[in-house]
Amino acid sequence: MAAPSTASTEKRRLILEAAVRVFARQGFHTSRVSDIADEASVAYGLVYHYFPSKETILDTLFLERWDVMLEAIAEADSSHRAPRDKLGAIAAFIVESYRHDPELMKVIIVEVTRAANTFGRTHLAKIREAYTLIAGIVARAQQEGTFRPEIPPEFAALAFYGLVEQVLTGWIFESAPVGDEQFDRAKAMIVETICRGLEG
Amino acid sequence: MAAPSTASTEKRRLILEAAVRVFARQGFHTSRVSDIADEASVAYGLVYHYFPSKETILDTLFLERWDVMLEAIAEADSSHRAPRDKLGAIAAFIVESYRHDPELMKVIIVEVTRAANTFGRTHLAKIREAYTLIAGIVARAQQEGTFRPEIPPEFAALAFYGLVEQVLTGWIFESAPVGDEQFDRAKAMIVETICRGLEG
Amino acid sequence: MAAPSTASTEKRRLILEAAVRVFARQGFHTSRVSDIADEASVAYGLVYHYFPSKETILDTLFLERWDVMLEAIAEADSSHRAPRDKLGAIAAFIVESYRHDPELMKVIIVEVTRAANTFGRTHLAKIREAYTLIAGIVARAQQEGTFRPEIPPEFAALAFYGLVEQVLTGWIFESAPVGDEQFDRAKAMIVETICRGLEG
Amino acid sequence: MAAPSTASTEKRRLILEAAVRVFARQGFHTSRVSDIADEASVAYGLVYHYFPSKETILDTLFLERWDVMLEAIAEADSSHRAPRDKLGAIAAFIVESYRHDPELMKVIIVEVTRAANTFGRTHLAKIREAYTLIAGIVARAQQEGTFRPEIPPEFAALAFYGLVEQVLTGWIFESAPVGDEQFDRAKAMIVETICRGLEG
DNA sequence: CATGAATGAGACTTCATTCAT
DNA sequence: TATGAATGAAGTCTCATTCAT
Repeated sequence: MAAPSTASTEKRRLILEAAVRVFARQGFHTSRVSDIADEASVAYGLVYHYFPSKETILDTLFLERWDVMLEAIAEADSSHRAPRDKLGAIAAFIVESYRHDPELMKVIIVEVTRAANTFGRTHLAKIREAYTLIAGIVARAQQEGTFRPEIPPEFAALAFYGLVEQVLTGWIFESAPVGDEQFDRAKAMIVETICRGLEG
Repeated sequence: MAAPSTASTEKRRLILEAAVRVFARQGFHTSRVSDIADEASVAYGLVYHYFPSKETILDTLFLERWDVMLEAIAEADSSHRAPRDKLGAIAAFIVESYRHDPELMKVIIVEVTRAANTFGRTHLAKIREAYTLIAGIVARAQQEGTFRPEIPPEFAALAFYGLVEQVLTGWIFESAPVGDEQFDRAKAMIVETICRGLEG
Repeated sequence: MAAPSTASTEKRRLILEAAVRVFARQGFHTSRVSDIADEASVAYGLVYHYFPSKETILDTLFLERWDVMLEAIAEADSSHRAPRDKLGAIAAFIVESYRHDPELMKVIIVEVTRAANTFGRTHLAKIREAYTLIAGIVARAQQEGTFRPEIPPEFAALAFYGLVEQVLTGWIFESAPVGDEQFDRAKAMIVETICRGLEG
Repeated sequence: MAAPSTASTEKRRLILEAAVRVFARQGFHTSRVSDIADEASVAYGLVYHYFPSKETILDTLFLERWDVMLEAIAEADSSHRAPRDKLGAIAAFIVESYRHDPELMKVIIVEVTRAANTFGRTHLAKIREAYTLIAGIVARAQQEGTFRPEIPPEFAALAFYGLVEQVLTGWIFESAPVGDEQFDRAKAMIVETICRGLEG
C-alpha cells in the first residue's frame, strides 16, 4: 500500500489538473464542481475533501503558478544582465509558460488576472507584486542611466506587462494554433517595442 | 407632459444607467436583475419589458459605447495629423471617456473587453475592429516612412491598445481617486512609450 | 361614426375569434393574452376591457357554443322521430359543428370538455346537461320499448357522447385533413355502433 | 441496512408516488415541484436529482403504467378466448387498474391521455398502440366471422376505448365514491354495449 | 480516503393583471 | 374606447455545499 500522504497528493493533483482543463474549456463561472470531478474521474465529494470550495481550486491554481513567475522575475533581476535582457528573460519565461501549458495560462489570465472584478480583487496584491518587481528593474535601469528617466517606472511596468498579457490574450482567443516561430518572434517584439520607448 | 415615446425611452435609459452603476459596483455575475430594478426605482418586470435578458443589457451598454469609440478612432485616422498625433487623439478620447463616465468604462472593460471568455467572446469581432483600425494607422505610417517597418502593424496595435486598457484597469482598481493631472500625464505617456518604439 | 354599442361588439367578437385561433394553435395554457391581442390586431389592454380575465374568454367561447348544442339536442328530442334518428340528428349536429368551425370545436373539446381537471371542473354541470338530455332520449326509448332496458340510460349517454368526442378527438390530432366523405360516414357509424347495442 | 442502490431507488419511488397524489389532487399545471417534494418529505433539489424536469415525472408515470396496459392487451389478445371475452378482459384490466390505484389512473387519463394538446401530443404514438392492438382484435374477429364487417376495426377500437375512458372519467369526477358493485357492472356493460353493436 | 445522495437558497424569466393617459 | 407601459407574484431549474455511510 502506498503511503497515504502520497496517494492523497496524487488525487489532489488529479483534481487540480482536471480543473485546469475544465476552467479553460468552459470558464470558471460555467464550470460545475461535478464537471471537475467527472474530468478527474473522481467522486463528487472528493473534490470537497481536498478543497473547501470551488473558488479555492482556482486560487490554488493561480497562486502556485504566480509564485513560480515571481521567482522567475526575481531571478532575472538578480542576474547581471542588461535591463533589456532582464525584461527579455521575463517575457521569455511567460511566453514559455504559455507554450508549455497554454490551458493553465489561459485560466490564470482570463479567470484571475483579467477578471479583476471577481478574483483579481482577491489577488490584487499578489498581482501587483509582479508589477513592483518589474518597476524595480526599470527604476534601477534609470538610475544607472540605461533607461531615460521621463517614464515613471510603474508606468513602464504597466506597459510591459500589459503588452505581454495582450499578446497571450491574442493567442488564447485566436482560432488558429500558434506555431513555434510566433512564440520566438513575440518575445523579441515585446522587448523591442517596449525598450525602444524606454532606452535613452 | 412628455410624449409617450419619450417617456418610454426615459425609463429604458433609466434602466441602462442603473445597470451601469450596479454592474460597476457588483460585477455582472453578482448583479441580480432585481438589483437593477431597485437601483432604477422601477418594477422588476419593466426591465424585461425593455430588454429580453440581463445579458442584453450589458450588450447594449457595450455596443452603444464601443460604436462611439470606433467612430472616434476612424475620425482620428481621417484627419491629416501625424501618426503620433492620431494615436494621441485616440488615447485622449479613451481617457476622456473614462474621466467622463468611469463606471461605464469600468463595466465595458472589466465585464466585456477583458471578460474574454464570457461576453468578450460574443463581441470579439467588434473588439477586433478597433485593433484593425489602429493597425491601419500604423501600417500607413510605415508606408510613408514615419514609423519603422520592423514591428508588424497588428502587433503595434496590440501594444497600443493593451497599454491604454492596462492604464484604465489600473485606475479602475486603484483605491485612491484619480486626479485631472494624472489623466493628462497618462495620455502623454501612452503615446510617448509606444511611439518611441515605433518611430524610426 | 358607428353606434358605440356596435363598434364595441365588433371588437369583442374580433377578440373572441382571435382567441379561438390562438387557443387552437397553442393550447390555452401556452397562449398569452398578448398573443390574442396580436392575433386580433388589437391593443393589449383592450382585451381586458371586454373580458375580466383570460379564463373568461375561454368560458365565453365554451358557453356560447355549448348552449347552441344543448338547444340542438333538445330540439332533436322534441321532434317525433325514432330514437335512432334523434341520436343521429345529434351526432350530425356535432359533426357538422366540427366541419364548420374545427378550431372552435378543438378548443372546446381539448381545453374544456376533456380538460376536466381545470375548466371542465367549472363547467361540469353544464357538460352534464348534455348527458342528461341524451339519457332522457334513451330512457324514453326504453319506456316505449324501442330500446331494451338492460343498459342504464346514463350509461348509454356516456357511450354515445364518449364515442362522438373520441371521433372528433381523432380528427383533431390526425395529421391528414378530414374529407367530406369521412364526416358523413362517421355520423352513420356512430349511430350504428351505439344503437345496435341499445336496440332490443 | 439496505444496499445503496435500493436506497436510491426508494427515494425515487417515493417521489413518483408523491407526484401521483399531488397531480391527482391539483392537476399537473397547478402542481409545483415543491409540492411534490413536500408530499414526499424530501428536499426540493432531490426531485431534480432523479428527474430532469417536472414533465419527466409525468412521462415516467404514464409510460410505466401504459406499458403494463399494452402488455395486458397483448396478453388478452393472445389467449384463445372469444373476441367478446378478449375485450371483456381488457375492460376488466383497466377497470381493475382504476380500482387498485384510482389516483394514478386519474393522472394518466386526465393529464396525459385526455390532455391531448399538451402531453398527449408527446405520447400520441404510444397511446395509438393501444388502439391498434384493440383494432387488431376486432379485425381478426371480423375475419373469422364473429364480428360483422360493416364497422371498420379502427372505428370499433375508438368506440371501445372511448367508452372505457368515458366511464373512468365519470368516476373520476363523480363526487360520491364508487363501490365494488359498480366496477363489476361497468365491465359487463362496456362489453355488452360495444359488442352488441359489433357482433353479427 | 472515498462516494454520491441530499439539501435548499438563489436567480432568471414569464405573464396575468392593473393603471395612467 | 383604446393604448401599451408598469407591476410583481410565481415557479422552474441550477448548483455549491453538506452529510451519512
